[in-house]
Amino acid sequence: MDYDFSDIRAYIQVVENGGINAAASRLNVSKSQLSARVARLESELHVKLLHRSPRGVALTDAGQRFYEHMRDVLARMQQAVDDVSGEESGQIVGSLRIAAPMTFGTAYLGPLLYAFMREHPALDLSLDLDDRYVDILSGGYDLGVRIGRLYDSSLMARRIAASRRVLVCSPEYAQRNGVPETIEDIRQHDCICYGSASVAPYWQFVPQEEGEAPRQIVVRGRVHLNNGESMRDAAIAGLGIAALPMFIAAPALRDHKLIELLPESPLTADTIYAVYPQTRYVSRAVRALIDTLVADFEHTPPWERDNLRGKPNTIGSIDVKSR
Amino acid sequence: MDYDFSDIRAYIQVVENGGINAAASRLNVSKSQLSARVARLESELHVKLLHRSPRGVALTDAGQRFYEHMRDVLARMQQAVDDVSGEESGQIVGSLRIAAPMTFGTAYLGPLLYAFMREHPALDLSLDLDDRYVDILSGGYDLGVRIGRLYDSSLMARRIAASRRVLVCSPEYAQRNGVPETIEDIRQHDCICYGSASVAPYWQFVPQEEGEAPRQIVVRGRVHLNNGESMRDAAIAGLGIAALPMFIAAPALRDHKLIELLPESPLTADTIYAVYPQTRYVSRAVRALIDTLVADFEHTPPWERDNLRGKPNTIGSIDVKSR
DNA sequence: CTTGGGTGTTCGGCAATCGCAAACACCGAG
DNA sequence: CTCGGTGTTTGCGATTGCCGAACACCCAAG
Repeated sequence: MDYDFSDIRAYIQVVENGGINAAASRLNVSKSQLSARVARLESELHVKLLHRSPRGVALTDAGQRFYEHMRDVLARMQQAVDDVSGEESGQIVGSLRIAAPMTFGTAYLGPLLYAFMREHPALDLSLDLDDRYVDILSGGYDLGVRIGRLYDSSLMARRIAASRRVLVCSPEYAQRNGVPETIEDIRQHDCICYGSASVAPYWQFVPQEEGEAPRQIVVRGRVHLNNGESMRDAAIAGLGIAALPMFIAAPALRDHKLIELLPESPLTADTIYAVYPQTRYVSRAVRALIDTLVADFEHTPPWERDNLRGKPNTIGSIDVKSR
Repeated sequence: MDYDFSDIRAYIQVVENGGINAAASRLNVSKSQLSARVARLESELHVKLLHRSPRGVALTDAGQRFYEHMRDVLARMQQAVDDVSGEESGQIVGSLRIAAPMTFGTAYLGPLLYAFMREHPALDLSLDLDDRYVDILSGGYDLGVRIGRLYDSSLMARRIAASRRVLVCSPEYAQRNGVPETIEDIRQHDCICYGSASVAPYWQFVPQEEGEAPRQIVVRGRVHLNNGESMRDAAIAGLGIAALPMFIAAPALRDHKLIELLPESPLTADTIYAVYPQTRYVSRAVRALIDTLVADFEHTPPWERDNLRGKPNTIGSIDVKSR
């Protein structure tokens, strides 16, 4: 286990620069040194790592694997250093790769992240927004945001907020078609559904009494979309009633482009989670960011903070029952 | 990122030997060297790792974490070296930590492992036998054996064998109480059940016709045990009918201490899996061992081989030559 | 067929670095 | 107060690492 780590670093540089000469000039060291280092490393490992030819070097199979292994080790080492350094000053150093759904990411996670980064100037951050399912582990992410159910037991999860969902339609639609007075009335309406048309769409409401099973109704979907913002736009366009997460619907509600229906019969809420790989050591950056997320979102998330709750849902001449 | 790795190794040695002096004498280097190395490391990390006093050294908080991180890194590095070295000669070097259930482990896994180790002399191995659920990930295992259902989605799994189960009782019991002619008849008998008495025990048989649901019967349990070998012994003692994995029942069947009942109505079979953590690189040792397991067990596992239905509890010898 | 420019490898000599041992500073137990 | 145990500092010696030039090699272009 007593390999000269400089040899390993030299090898990595040779690989990444595609040759001994290139690496030597880039690092301002002599090529003889690099040549010797790689040779020594090979003799210690009893494996040829590079095929040498006058045309350059090519990785052997073992060389390729060893290189990738060592990239891993180096990254792991960097984590260790990050974790430990800046300990005294309390500042957080390192890097953070985050995956989150589009809408939530742009609207709410982003702003919070930028504030977080201002607080921690030595922290690098990369945010990947994608509505598809992303594999946190194999994607090499440090943190992910999941809305709804958790499928992946191999991740740690922390609840960061409830995502209340609301029934909405456009004022124009309400004027034209009337509004449902009861849950059952919804069956008479066109609904904007999430997902493909092949699965029967149903909406689920919180039970009237504590302990009862949630009430479900199967709705008739004219439009099926797999994107929350598209659903919101379809609702604004008057295509029907949609069940939208509050964090998507909130701005449109505030601008009276959408109105809330059946507010006394709330839909069951989703939960928003922060998920992260279960490793022996969770970096201080991840811990701190999760804490910030929870602190900001747990009780009253920003999309619930608007002043739209108190306003009468009165649009034009139509009085839509509120309460 | 360009820390002198010797400094880190020195630090680790100091920590593990509990002091600079002790480490120095154990490594046959001067204490001045160690002192300087640790000091330099600290200055590079901008963190105090050790509290020095004339009474010895004590780890700071950061020092503790850094030490543990580096243990991790070193282990990871050793894996890399193991993976790559011995590549040419085809031999496998490294170490392997395995977890498996008691009975399966002693009777069938053990013998195979010892043969495997003879094939790979440069391989270290540790086998933990435990019937309780062991967490492969947090336990730091490289490989585990699971029988029945898989609960942990964070592990990779490979099917290594079917575990046929059989209904058995002692000849004496059969003489005394008669034998069931149909599945329904079982209800008239005393049964030896797995698990606690609080859950209704049921046995499940493969359906008569392809595509049907399995037939289940709830049995009456006089004896409840949570260990396969105890169940076998109880059955031998004539306490009733038991549903046992073939790999437990086989020797007793061969010695006519148990007889098989309703052989034309087989119980649904379990599956035996090899499970291992999903890391970017699965070590060659793990891959090779799984391949060996599959090769030996997949088609006709030893407990289904007539000539081996004797004494699988005698470790070693027999099974080895049958390879 | 020759030659030039690009590989990576080898060699000799210089010197910086590393490492040791001894001396030093410190503190608590006896 | 002294002794025995820490870890730290210092000065000197030489091993080690390093560089640059010369070398060997091969392909491609002329």
